[in-house]
Amino acid sequence: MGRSPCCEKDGLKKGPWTPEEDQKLLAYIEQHGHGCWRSLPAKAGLQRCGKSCRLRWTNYLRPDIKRGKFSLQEEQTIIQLHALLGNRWSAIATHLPKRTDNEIKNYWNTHLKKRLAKMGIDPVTHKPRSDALGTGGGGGPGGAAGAQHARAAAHLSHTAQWESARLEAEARLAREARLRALAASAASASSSVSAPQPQMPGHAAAHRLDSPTSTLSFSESAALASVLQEAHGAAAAAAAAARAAMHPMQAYEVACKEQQQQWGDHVVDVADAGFAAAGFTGLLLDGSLSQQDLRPATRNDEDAAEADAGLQETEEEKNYWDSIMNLVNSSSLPTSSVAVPAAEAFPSSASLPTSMAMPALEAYSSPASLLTTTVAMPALEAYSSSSSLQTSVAMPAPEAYSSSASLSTSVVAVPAPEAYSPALEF
DNA sequence: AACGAACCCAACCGCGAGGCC
DNA sequence: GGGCCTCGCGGTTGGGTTCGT
Repeated sequence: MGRSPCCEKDGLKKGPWTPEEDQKLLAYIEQHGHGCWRSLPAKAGLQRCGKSCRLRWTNYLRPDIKRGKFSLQEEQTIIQLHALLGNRWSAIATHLPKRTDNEIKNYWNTHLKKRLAKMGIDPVTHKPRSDALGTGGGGGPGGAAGAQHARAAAHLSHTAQWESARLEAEARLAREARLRALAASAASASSSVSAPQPQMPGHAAAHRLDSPTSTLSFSESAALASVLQEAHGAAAAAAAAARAAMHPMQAYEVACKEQQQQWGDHVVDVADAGFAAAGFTGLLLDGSLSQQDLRPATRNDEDAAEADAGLQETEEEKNYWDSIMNLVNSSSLPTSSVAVPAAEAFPSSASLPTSMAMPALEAYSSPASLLTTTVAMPALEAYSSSSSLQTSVAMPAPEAYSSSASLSTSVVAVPAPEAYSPALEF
């Protein structure tokens, strides 16, 4: 029996990489790009398999990798994303700039998981261990509390699915938008480098659509910067490169401010919509989301303590989670997390199966359609007033989608480039 | 100072998805 | 349509380092 080797050829080196090997790999990729990994080792003069080269590059040699200790904010982001996405390290890494999935995975396994376990929180479910659903079935808190926990679990499951799908769609949209922007830029740069059009709809749209939680890869940001430099001059390229290198939270804040300037009053106040983040975080943290959490205001410490009262958590735990709460509520999470229709946006509150003000997953015809609905930005014209914005931003009501066919067309329902202010510069 | 235990993390492995022929 | 190939992902390993006794 035994495992078949990942590389059929004998004599290939395994184990730790030497500085000489690193240098060879770096030099080759800098000069030629990695191309086909399988053929790379021979071309680069390495006695390694392509897989090993790829791993070494992606996890260690890539120039856009940040090494060293994880910040508190990074830790909290990992915890939150893990609660949503589970062990999907690559997806989590998408939201942590300059960190590799392997690094995050290692950090989770060696630090965070243990810390959570030590605090009595199940690292898998992200819930207090003593808070197991239906504990004992008969004894204990009784039916009411059990039912409440069951509802909370349903909330969590539903919310996690919803948010997971949203994150995926957001990342996908951002990638596609960037690709479109690159393609459009390359085309316009090659055709009329000397006389770029004053308005660059492709750029503008792609830029505005860029996910607050997405990150440009090293090659993407470099390519984007170089293309922009050709098309729009060094200043614009520098600004774009700076934004590309920016932390997604910061980039999103900047994007929000820019959009606010362009759209004036027609901009949703993300702070007002903070209930979703607060409520969801609360849900993650104590699993006891109530109607109270739906109010627009951010949960304060007293409310948090009140909500957590039944959990018999230690002071240490509470402080830890409170710190997470504070960071989340003060914008550590991408504020796009609040891109959820308010309850009023739906025809009736009865259509909302849970107290969470978001459409039930079942409202969508399929998970795939959910992905596309998240992408479907309402046309700019739909924003007739700030109030309508507050209720419809980023996500039309599920009823708006009558079939998967209409969903597929709604994918292109991003604001038309012309809708952007003529004064818009990029 | 010496030794074993615990920890850390780079690297490996198998598997599945997607593209190509 | 099916086989092959490449790539990326998540789980796991094992060697080096740090910590505790």
